Amino acid sequence: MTAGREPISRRERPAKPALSRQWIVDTAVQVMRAEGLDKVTMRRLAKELDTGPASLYVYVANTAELHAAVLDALLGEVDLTGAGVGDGWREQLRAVLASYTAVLFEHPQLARSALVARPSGENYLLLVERILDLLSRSGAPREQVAWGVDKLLQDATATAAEHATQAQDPRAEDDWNATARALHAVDEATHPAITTHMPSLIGGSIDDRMNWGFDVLVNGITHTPVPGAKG
Amino acid sequence: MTAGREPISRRERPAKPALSRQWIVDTAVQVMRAEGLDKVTMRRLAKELDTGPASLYVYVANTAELHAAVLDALLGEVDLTGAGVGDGWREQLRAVLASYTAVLFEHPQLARSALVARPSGENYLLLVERILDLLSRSGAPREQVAWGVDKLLQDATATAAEHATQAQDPRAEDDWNATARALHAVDEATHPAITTHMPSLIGGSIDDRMNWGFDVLVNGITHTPVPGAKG
DNA sequence: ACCTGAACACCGTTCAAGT
DNA sequence: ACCTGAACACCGTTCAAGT
Repeated sequence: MTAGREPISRRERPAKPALSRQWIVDTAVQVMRAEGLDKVTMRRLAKELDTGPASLYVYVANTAELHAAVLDALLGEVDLTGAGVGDGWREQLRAVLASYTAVLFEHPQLARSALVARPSGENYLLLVERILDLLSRSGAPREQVAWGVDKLLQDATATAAEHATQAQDPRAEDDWNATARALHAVDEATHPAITTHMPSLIGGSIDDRMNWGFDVLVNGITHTPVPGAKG
Repeated sequence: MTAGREPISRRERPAKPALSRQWIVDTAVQVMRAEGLDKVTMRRLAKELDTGPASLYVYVANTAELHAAVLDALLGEVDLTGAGVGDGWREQLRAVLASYTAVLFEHPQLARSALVARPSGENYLLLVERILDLLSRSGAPREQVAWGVDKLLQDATATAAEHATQAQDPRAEDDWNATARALHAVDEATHPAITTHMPSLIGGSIDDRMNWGFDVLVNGITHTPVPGAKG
């Protein structure tokens, strides 16, 4: 009530800064880091921003777009340098994709939305640029390199979406086990190929599988001509 | 009210058959075919089955499990024979995976859940068995074949999840366009590799890309040894 | 054992009305 | 132009109580 007190509330908290897309997305990232993507809802964000849900629709088209914006923000954490793994394009490419996967692993639910709602933000473009550059050093034809980038990102994203859920959600763990158990329980007479390949089918560490998957794609990409290519 | 009328109501409609997991899943498939997966909710299904949502939890652990069951039912539609494409394992494998992708294309939202909640039903096992059998005819080492099946299914599923959304949801179309536009709008000075690879980066028909993706994987799988393999 | 009413704790999105 | 209260039409899941 005294005169000298008046500015305090403006300083105590950010004091309801004007709404803006940037502010909404920043808040969304905070909420996601603290409580996961499924708490990043319009209503929850509105509460966080001290307004009603309807207000957010001035800046964000819908929940999916909001999640896409959060994803692009997270992509800023990917290490594009491929630091400390030597000069070879293959090693560097492996490192960049490993960093991308690691970031998605920490935010499982985001990997899912990455598969469906393709990102197109600044950080995504930088990632594509970097992968393109590294892969083109393989000397493969330009078309193969261009299409290959898509496959590499898709593979990394899908792997993250699959395995990341496992790591976090206890129910998903059971899910993998259910598949493994089902494969084990199979009748040799009706499913001979499964029986034959059994130990390998569910074996291998995640790292081994990821590295192998990377090599499979790189080898395939650099040796498989695009249909109708000049040669 | 007359005596002779009494059985009619039992015949007019299925007359509320006893609840069972099978009956719930069948109904879920129907609802999905008619209105899409996001109408397959516990509450909606309960209404359809003329009971309260709580009743369903006796047979189904949660919504995710319900969706997984629907997916396995749909997998029954995949053509495993690879009919009419010759005897080569490669052509047959391509046909089976194309059929798998086609089924998922018709039910976009299901492809998403397939990536996260691994199926383990009867139809899934038959699909794995068939792919395993075909791929092993390549003569590649057993470990590569075993791990390769996973990659082939993952690739097909991810492709379906990505592209299928495009086809149905008008918003997703914009999404692709947004990515395409972003790639076009890029500055040559800051993103030289994107500029260089530009026409190819977003070009190519879905079919060409899918076929190329298949060849990339098969070539990679058959030529890339699993880490620590005997030889 | 199986089933359920009712409740708890949420959602996304729109729209008319205000500033 | 920007913002919002209030409403519409939903969700998943649990639990105590019934048969």
